[in-house]
Amino acid sequence: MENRNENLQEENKASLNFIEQIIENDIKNGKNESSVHTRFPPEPNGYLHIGHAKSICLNFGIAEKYNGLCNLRFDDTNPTKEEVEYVDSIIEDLKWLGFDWGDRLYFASDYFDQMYNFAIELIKKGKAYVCDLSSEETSALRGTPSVPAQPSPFRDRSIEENIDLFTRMKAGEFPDGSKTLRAKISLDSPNMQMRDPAMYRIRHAHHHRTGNTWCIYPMYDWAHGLEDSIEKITHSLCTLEFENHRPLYNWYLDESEVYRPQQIEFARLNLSYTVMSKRKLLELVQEKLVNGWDDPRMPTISGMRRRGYTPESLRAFSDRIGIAKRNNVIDVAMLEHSVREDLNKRAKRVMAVLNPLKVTIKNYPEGQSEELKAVNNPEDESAGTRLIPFSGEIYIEREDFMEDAPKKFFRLAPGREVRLRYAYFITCEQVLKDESGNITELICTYDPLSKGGKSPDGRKVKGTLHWVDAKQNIEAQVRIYDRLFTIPNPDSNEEKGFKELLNPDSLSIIEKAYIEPSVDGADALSYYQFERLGYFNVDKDSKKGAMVFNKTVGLRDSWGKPKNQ
RNA sequence: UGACCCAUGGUGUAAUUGGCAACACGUCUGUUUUUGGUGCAGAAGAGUCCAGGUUCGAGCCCUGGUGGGUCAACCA
Repeated sequence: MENRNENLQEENKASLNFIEQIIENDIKNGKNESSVHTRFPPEPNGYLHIGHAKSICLNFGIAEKYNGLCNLRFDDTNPTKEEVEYVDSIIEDLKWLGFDWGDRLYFASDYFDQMYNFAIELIKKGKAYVCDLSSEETSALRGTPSVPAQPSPFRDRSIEENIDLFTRMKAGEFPDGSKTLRAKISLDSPNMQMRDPAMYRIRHAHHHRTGNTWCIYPMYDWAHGLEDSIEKITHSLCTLEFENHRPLYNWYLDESEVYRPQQIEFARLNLSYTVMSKRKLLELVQEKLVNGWDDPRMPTISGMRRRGYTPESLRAFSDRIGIAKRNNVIDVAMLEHSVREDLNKRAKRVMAVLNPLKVTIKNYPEGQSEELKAVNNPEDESAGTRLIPFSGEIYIEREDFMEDAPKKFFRLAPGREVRLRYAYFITCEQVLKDESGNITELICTYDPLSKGGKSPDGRKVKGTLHWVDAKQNIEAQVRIYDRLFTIPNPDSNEEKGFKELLNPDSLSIIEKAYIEPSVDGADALSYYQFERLGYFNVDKDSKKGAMVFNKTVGLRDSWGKPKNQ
């Protein structure tokens, strides 16, 4: 025990976020017998997104750091919005992220009986009543923060009548919306959450786990605290919008006379150039503004996975952004940095030409070809080498040639010499054009002595270009993604709704890119660096002979976009 | 309008019982380089929303403003 605490102090000397400070203090004071037990409680009504990843890393991370446990618990209290598809996707995403909840997979719906019994107890204490008001009527009587509520005409029903009515609600005697069970707390609390909130509503709906056994379903506030209590959660971490609910969370648990975990709120993640609410993401999916939940432009875990993000990079990102209570918008550049950092160490390098320009090397022996050795990953010697086919006809990137090139343009131009990576030095001798003046082909010469990219006489070239052999290559589809929205904060724009701010150029498809043959048949999700272009991964639509790649993120580029210079 | 919460370089997060603000991303420089990538070295950029107060000393404590967020679903 003492050892553990000392170790903690050692490794955390740097700094603790405010939640860790609270927890370390609790451990020191022996609260909950100095144990830590957290939970990640998603509602299965949509796919997980990068904001959830922050919460997941927090909850599982805290548990791991303090030698505790973290449960996975589905908060499935609303059958009209929840589906097994979402349960499955959430589990898949969590596993992919690399988290483990052992055998502690729970569902709020497993506690429905216990919740019901606690509700009966509350009624018996005179702390809850059945109300016949419609939601509109209830709302009309609720008042405002400065105006007290009008009491419901049913507020003072007898305990016997309440029990009878609630029992019959459960038995299915009443139609949807006709009655609720309400907590009897306050009519004039300045905290609106405390003005006799609903505990149960009637929904004759099929639940994905309990089927038709229930027709009354608990509200979040009533259910969530009990779930935490039943599971003996020590620290119940949630986002800021639940701050006003904490008194209610405490009230329910205290009135039920059960163990009360500590709710702590932190700020949710916002990312620039995207939206982070399940409702908005659902709209994008349903209105087919994107191609499903796992569209690589989506900030969903599944979208980012398909895009080529690694679990490690997402976890590193979560660590980097920190935990606090202040509203934030994280620069998407931070996320991009996290993937580049990870992929730089791991991605196999490969050459691909996305926007091809034919180059004919006129002094290369006609009809001949050869294989040249290339390094798979300069950051990782163990990745080895491979052979790439080369001949007198190749493609280079159109952007790598400029007819009237400025001095700082370190690439190919008439009369200039560059290196073809792992191949030879070539010099541009002639530019071929069609009738309308478009460049169609370059005629170059090569220096046979520069094989492998080294010049025997020690002469230097400024530029090194990637290339692909014109005959021995594969043709692949490459999908290029840009930010989904045109402004940094589409969530809170006053003039336009978020859907009006979608970037029309967020997806562009290159039908025929040329790539060196080694990538043919690679598994879905395999990640590569296309040299000098960026990181790309194999899409699930990919097949041997018909490969499809997604651009994860470009390389940092201090030259910028040459076409704009 | 009432309650609750928040306020530190462009962005995000630190500053351990109050001791002249640190780290990451971004930006810029130089250097290395067969990726205008990576690595390495370095720089600029805030005096901590404002006004008072306590103190030898305040980003940290107190008071009052200002600005922002959340809540007034039978959603979570």
